[in-house]
Amino acid sequence: MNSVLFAKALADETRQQIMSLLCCQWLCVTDVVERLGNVKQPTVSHHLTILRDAELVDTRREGKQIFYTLNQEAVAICCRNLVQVFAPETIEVES
Amino acid sequence: MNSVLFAKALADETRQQIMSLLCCQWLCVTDVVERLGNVKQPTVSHHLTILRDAELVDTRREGKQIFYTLNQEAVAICCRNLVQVFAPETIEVES
DNA sequence: ACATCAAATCGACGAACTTCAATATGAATT
DNA sequence: AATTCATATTGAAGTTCGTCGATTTGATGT
Repeated sequence: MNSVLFAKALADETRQQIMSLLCCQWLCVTDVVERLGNVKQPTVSHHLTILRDAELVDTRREGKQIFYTLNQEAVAICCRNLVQVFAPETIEVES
Repeated sequence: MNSVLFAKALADETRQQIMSLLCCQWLCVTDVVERLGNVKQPTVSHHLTILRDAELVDTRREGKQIFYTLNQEAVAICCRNLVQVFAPETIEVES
């Protein structure tokens, strides 16, 4: 995945809070709105769209609700990529 | 380091190009301007300030010139932190 | 002191981003 | 089909960001 797109997705406090909430659990939009407390539904929806476009969240529909969860594997891959590009000398060789 | 600040520092194409240039070598501002080709000196200076505030570059003065290089260790630490926070389940345990 | 060169700062402009009220869409229930 | 509930979209306001011309700062050499 594009490193700039990944960084932009992470480049907002609220979005990182949402990512924390969605790490290791599925929540619907309303749940996220409730837990953040100070952010309105359209704003949360907007942030989720950005995370979705960056392919950092998985979604699942259940009735009227749509559940989101963080795609940890995608995050890990992007971070590994950043290290390879911007911190190659910190990688230790094996064998 | 603050994860949002780190992400913001990476959230720009030009800045990532500069980071690539400064990876594994020291360059002065003029060098960076020349190699980018399409970005003016004040802009490069501005980007370097942002990278410096995020503590992602080291600097060294030599006469009138100031040399910059990427702090790979800092990048690696930030990436490791991101994985711990947003991709904990991808970390394999080692007794 | 003065000239020169490298880098930083200032001020301005347009583009992109965050936020939200209002509204629309779409699924489930009656 | 009308209502209800969850989510998405729209449009607008305010803010931040990227860029650059002009200027300043600061170090070196004459």
